[in-house]
Amino acid sequence: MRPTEKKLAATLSQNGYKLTAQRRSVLGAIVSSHEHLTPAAVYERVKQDNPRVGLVTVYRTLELFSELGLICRVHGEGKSQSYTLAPIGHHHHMICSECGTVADFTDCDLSDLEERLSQETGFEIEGHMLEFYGRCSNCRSQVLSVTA
Amino acid sequence: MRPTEKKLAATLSQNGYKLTAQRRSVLGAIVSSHEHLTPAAVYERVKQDNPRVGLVTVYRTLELFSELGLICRVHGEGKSQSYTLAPIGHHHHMICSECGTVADFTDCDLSDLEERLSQETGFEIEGHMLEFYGRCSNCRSQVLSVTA
DNA sequence: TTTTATGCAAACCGTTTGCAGAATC
DNA sequence: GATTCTGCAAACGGTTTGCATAAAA
Repeated sequence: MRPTEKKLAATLSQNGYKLTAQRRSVLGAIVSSHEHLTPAAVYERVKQDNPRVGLVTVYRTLELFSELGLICRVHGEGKSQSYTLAPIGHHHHMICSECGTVADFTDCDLSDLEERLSQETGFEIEGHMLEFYGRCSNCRSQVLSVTA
Repeated sequence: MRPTEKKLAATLSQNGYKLTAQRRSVLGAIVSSHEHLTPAAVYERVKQDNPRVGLVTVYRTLELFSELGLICRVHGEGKSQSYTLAPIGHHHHMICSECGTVADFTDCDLSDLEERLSQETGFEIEGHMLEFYGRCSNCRSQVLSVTA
């Protein structure tokens, strides 16, 4: 179950935050996209829905949603942060370097590696970050049809 | 074999670049540190060696070294880039969240996972990024001795 | 009606660029 | 002596903050 408007309302009120039109727009922009969006990209989308929102609000809303676990940051290579809808629990991203689509996967199974590294180095491992880069099936077929 | 002054001189001249005092200082700063350093941190260290270098030069040198494969970028969570000495070939980082020490490891063995994901999603996987976060053995023992 | 959220403008921080002088080859 | 490199200052882009107004509870 992915966050919906109802979930948004519930999450906000549970934590003492208010439900505003801007916050609904921002969530809508992210939900309706399968890519990871930079704050600027979210801003562009939100403006089409409601031209009166400011970029600053987008930043503040993204951070709030991120804290509340509704969305999550994607690290990646670029210089600005990106956000995408948060799936449930621990997961990782596979990012298409052409179109930016993000696919999630959850079963990373790094526990063997973690344990071995921990023993070898004495590190107490608290977390990890794993991302794959590549070209999604869509972009791969696009290239073929363009060439043809 | 890690890059030394000799290797630096060779690499630079092979690629048509000149060997300067600043470039030696920057490499020295990175070689003498086991942590990943931000450009600002490199700058601080370099200044102690030679107060006449500018931050701009540090940026340019870091990018150059990175292109030449002498050092490599660490992504991590922070807002600014970090660099550390480049080990040979494909590798990953284990980063201590307390002191910033970076330990390398090479055998990530994600090929099984890559292949499975590739089949499941149609992605053509070109690369990945894997980092572990935790506390290094040094910091773990420090806590004990401080408490004691 | 009290509290939180918004928008604007301006500050901020890390990074990049243009250009004249300095250093290397 | 030609070319590359450096340092300064200034521009730049993304992000954050202060504050008065507007909206939600």
